[in-house]
Amino acid sequence: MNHKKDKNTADDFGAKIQCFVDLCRDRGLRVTPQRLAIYKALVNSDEHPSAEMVYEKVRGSLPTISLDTVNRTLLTFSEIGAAFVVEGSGGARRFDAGLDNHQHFKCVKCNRIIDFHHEPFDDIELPASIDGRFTVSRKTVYVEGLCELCQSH
Amino acid sequence: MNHKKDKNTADDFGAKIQCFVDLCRDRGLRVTPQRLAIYKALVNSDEHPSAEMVYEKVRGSLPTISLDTVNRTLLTFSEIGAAFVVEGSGGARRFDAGLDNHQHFKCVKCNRIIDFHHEPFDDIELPASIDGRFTVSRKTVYVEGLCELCQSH
DNA sequence: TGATAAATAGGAGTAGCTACTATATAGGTG
DNA sequence: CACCTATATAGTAGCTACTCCTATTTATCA
Ligand SMILES: [Mn+2]
Ligand SMILES: [Mn+2]
Ligand SMILES: [Zn+2]
Ligand SMILES: [Zn+2]
Repeated sequence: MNHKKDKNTADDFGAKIQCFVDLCRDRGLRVTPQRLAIYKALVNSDEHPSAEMVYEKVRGSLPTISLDTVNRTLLTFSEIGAAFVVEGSGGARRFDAGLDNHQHFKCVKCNRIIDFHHEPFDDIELPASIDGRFTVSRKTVYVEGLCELCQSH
Repeated sequence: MNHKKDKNTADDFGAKIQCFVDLCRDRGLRVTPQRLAIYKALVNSDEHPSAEMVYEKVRGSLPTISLDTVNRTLLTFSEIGAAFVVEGSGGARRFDAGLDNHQHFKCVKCNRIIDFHHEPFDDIELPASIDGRFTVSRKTVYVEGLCELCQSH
């Protein structure tokens, strides 16, 4: 085991939580046990979970939490910039607390969402016909297909 | 009125219908009045309609058609390549029979989907980590924000 | 240590599909 | 051209993923 890496990972986690708490305070949002638990569950997941998936995790520590609270809270996180809704159509909304520049590949069969990073996609230049006319809040490259597991029938 | 343009438009429409009929025959799909009416409604629309929107249009000529048939049929069109589902999350699936290279801007407030075309986006080169590992069936630039009507509060 | 505005739990309501089954029909066959 | 049959459709029931409502609880502040 690499103790250094473990420690850094733990530190990163602590830093993210602190950052999240500060962000809530800045925006005048109360730091509730529900919000903390939901944020921790989201940060600890790399599968871009749906509200339902987060709900199942969080019920471990907060057995009486409601699915509505999880849904509402995840949307609040997107509004304050602590997370975002992953692009892509069909099925349940999927969330991501990974704010580093990256892109997604979505498998249309198993619905897995896989992170990748290709620098040329980090800052896409839009034509003036769009940039000048509309207020663009998000732009990314959208990629879907079959993952390596689903290709083999 | 420009008669030449009208005539060309009419010809284009006829050609598209013929093309669609041929495509159905190639794939061994029956050319039913429902399929024709749904395809015509989709081709005549530039608003990237949902199944519900197509349903309302088609009921004019086929009053007993069911919403399920419209839904199923639009998905069939995507499978045979006569149309596709527009990328983007939230709300109802939106369909497009415009097969020319183009991209979309989606307004997150009024849900309008606006076509644009920027040649550099037509053939996005994916990194080998994606192209080599997965079977990519679709890739495009995803752009969302507020349209000019929704910006002004 | 209250007061209070914000947040949550629980449940009902809704949109958008999706599955099921009896009926109808497109398109090939004789 | 009438018949046959696999395919497609209509009508309906069921389901998933939210979204709204209201009474109750609680984080924060004075
Ligand atoms: Mn991600
Ligand atoms: Mn389009
Ligand atoms: Zn897969
Ligand atoms: Zn708009």
